[in-house]
Amino acid sequence: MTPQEILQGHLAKTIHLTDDEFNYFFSHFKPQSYKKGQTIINVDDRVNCEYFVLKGCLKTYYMNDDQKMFILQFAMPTWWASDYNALYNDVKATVSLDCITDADVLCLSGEDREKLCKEIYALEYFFRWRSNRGFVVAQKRLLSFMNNDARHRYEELMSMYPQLYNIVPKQLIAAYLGVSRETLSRLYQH
Amino acid sequence: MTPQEILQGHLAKTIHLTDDEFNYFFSHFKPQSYKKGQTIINVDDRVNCEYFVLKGCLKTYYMNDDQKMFILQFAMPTWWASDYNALYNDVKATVSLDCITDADVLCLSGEDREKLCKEIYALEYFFRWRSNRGFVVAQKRLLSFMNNDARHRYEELMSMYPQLYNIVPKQLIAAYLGVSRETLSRLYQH
DNA sequence: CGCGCGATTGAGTAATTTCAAATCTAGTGG
DNA sequence: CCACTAGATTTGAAATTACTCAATCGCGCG
Repeated sequence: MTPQEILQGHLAKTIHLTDDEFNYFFSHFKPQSYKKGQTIINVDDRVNCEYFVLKGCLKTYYMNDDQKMFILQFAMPTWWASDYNALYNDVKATVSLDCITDADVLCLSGEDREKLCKEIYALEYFFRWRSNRGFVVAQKRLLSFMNNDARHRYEELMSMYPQLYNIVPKQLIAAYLGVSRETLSRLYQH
Repeated sequence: MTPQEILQGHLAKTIHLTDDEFNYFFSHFKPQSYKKGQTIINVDDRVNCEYFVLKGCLKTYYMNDDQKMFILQFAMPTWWASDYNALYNDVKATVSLDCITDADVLCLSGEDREKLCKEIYALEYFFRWRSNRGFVVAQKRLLSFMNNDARHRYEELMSMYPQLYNIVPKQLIAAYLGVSRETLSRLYQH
């Protein structure tokens, strides 16, 4: 699948665009390729873009003072990733974004997004819908955190995204679930 | 302050509307008053509205199979509350909304919100901005959950919303922090 | 072969939970 | 004004869970 087709298919789940509209939209994206381990957003960076994943797997994460990592999101193909706090509120990044595997992404700048939203109503709707979905997902994860123990959260994650098991080192899964890798290791041995 | 002034002041932080636009917007809200303890949204309800708080304090919460309560949000004046998953995805409510104190709210239906967003660009922008802010707040809370212990989360909440201490029973604070009330009780005695 | 990284295991420790009992408080009716 | 009650809060003690730290294991790669 071409980048266009991937983005097109993703949009089509929520809104309808004419071919002209879609091509215009697509023309604002900048394709970018990264190697495994490369950093896209660093703490204290100015954040100008959000990233639509075409191929590979990214992670957004926060590092505390003890260098302990907490993963906010694994971003797989057709997912969006950025430090949305930094991007929307024009402050420096507090979370980082980097590549778990080699990755191809499409970058969209904040200014272009705002411009496009003004020009094409369906896109404004799309981005509003996406924000809302993100909000709902974050709330669900919060609930799962409060309600379920680590084993339950692990099984939830694995049934939702089985691909992760092969792609992502176990210690990153632990950093997503909010447990130590030792605890995670003890979970799936009966 | 009148309901108009409260809503107006809230909007003005994000967007600018002419008086005519604002009055048109305001005309779609239905004022409603509730007594302490009254339920606004129940599990399995169809959710048609979101609620803008004018006075009082609401809570949105999830109840698990053991009847244990987890609070997603305390909604104070100028906050919005609903089951956004139910409202946006047109499914039945999984979280409940009720009144911690007597409360005055303004209701806006999902259809009216969509109509208004189409008619007035600034409102579409406002609601997108609000969703995004909600997303960022939920992510921050998630991080705080993973990174900080209960005492730290308690102090964070209290420094952010000191009013809560007087209005809200301690066990509800515990249900927000994700700890038992016994643990919370032990936190603030040195 | 041996290095290095990720994953596992063990043991002791810290934090939180549960359950039960005691205490406090606000509101009610006499 | 006081006694009473329901609900909220606190306390105690035992049990559970996850954490840390340290040591070991397993495997791919130069």
